[in-house]
Amino acid sequence: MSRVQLATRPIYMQLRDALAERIASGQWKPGAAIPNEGDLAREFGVSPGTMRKALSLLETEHLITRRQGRGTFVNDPASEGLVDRFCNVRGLEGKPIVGRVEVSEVSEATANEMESERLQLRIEDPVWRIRRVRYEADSAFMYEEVSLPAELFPDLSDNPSRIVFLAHRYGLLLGKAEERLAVGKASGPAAAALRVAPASPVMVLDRVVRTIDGRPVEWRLAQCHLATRYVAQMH
Amino acid sequence: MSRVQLATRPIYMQLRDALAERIASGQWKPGAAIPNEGDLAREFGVSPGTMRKALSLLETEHLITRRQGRGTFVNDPASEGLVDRFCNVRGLEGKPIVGRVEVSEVSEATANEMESERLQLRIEDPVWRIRRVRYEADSAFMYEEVSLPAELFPDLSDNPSRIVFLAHRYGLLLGKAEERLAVGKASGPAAAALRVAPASPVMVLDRVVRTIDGRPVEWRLAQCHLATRYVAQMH
DNA sequence: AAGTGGTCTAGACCACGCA
DNA sequence: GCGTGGTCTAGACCACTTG
Repeated sequence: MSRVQLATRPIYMQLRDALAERIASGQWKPGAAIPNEGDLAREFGVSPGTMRKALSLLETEHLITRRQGRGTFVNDPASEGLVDRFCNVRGLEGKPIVGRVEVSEVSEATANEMESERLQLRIEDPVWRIRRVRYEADSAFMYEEVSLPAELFPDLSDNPSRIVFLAHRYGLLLGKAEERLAVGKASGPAAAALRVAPASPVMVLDRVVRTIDGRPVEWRLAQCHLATRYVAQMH
Repeated sequence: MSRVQLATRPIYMQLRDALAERIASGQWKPGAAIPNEGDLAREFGVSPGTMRKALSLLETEHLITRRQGRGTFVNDPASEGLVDRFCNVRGLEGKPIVGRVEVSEVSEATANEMESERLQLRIEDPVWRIRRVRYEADSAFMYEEVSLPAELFPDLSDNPSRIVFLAHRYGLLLGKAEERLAVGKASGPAAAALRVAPASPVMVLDRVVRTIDGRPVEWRLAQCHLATRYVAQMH
């Protein structure tokens, strides 16, 4: 047929973007089935094999789930297994420890050196800063300082939330995250929030979450008062 | 043509195993080019597309590298970027901190409860136990207790080494690893090796390395005296 | 210019889930 | 039995690398 790839970008990637846009925009709702491969291929005027490759890409990016004999479904970012995708602190059985999350402060500021480096912003670009504390069984175990590029999250202050829900609300599709861990000493605010002596040993978690395009959307610096029954899991 | 998949296992996976065997056995040496897609497809009596899928699988498993216009090459497990694939302790610039590795003890034993669970062995199955210390700039920063299934590593005692090299020597192809981290208190031997006070805060790294088939080949429990310039990186 | 992997096509049949 | 995704085929042309 026609439709040869003349531009540099492969067709299956253009298809991925087009399909991802339908999900991000809400045209295809979480949980719903999308048209089958053949119909999609005809609609976009490509061969089934090319459409299949685009769909496979979307599946590896956790945007859809394909099930033989049933169909292709849009993943719900709020579903079990995807909400806590970036939470590497686990119980000894391997299940994520999330706990109750309490936001203690939200403010708008301009990016400092650390934020501009981690979020790939210019110094002085506007950012949101959020302070949170996580409780497990009424005991604070994690103090978090979160920074978000304000440009991506207009009007955030009325309802800050966890990055997975924010991304969904603002039509951002999350991809991968990197996290670094170290043993450090509790900062003043962290020690106060966690009710431990200042400079107590804590686990420091430094995490950047990115969109599927690789753009940073969240930088989180957490201090964690780990009981031995909690561990951080990496793959 | 003929050659339809009658058995349950897809052809491209059987091809992957066949090609991986050639690498594991040393028939295809690290760094060398392997035949092109078309020739391989003809040799195995499959269509080019199927052979391509098998080769792509091998590439995602880090066994080969494909380069457009050049060819397909067997990865050297000792090459930069693959040796330290499982070392998650990094400097702040993101580069792995390996240090000088010194083996302090090798012994044969039978699996205890922990080992049988982590290595998926029966209690009392034979295991190798290795004690190692890692030095960076003449200062000990990590104490490791390593356990290996003895069945996979006959005659190990004369030359224990890091898992990447052992696997290559014994024809095992490494796949993924999981690692869990926690803040703990230094054990007696660890404190002695690291020259810190007993029960000092250390980072505990609990790692299982597996073959591409998913079989555990190494369990390592490390205690790490982390300077703030070292962190553990997870993805 | 020749050879390689990367992309794309237009079909086929198979295995699975469901009504 | 029907529709779905999973696998497989047998080619085509394109982009890249090297002689």
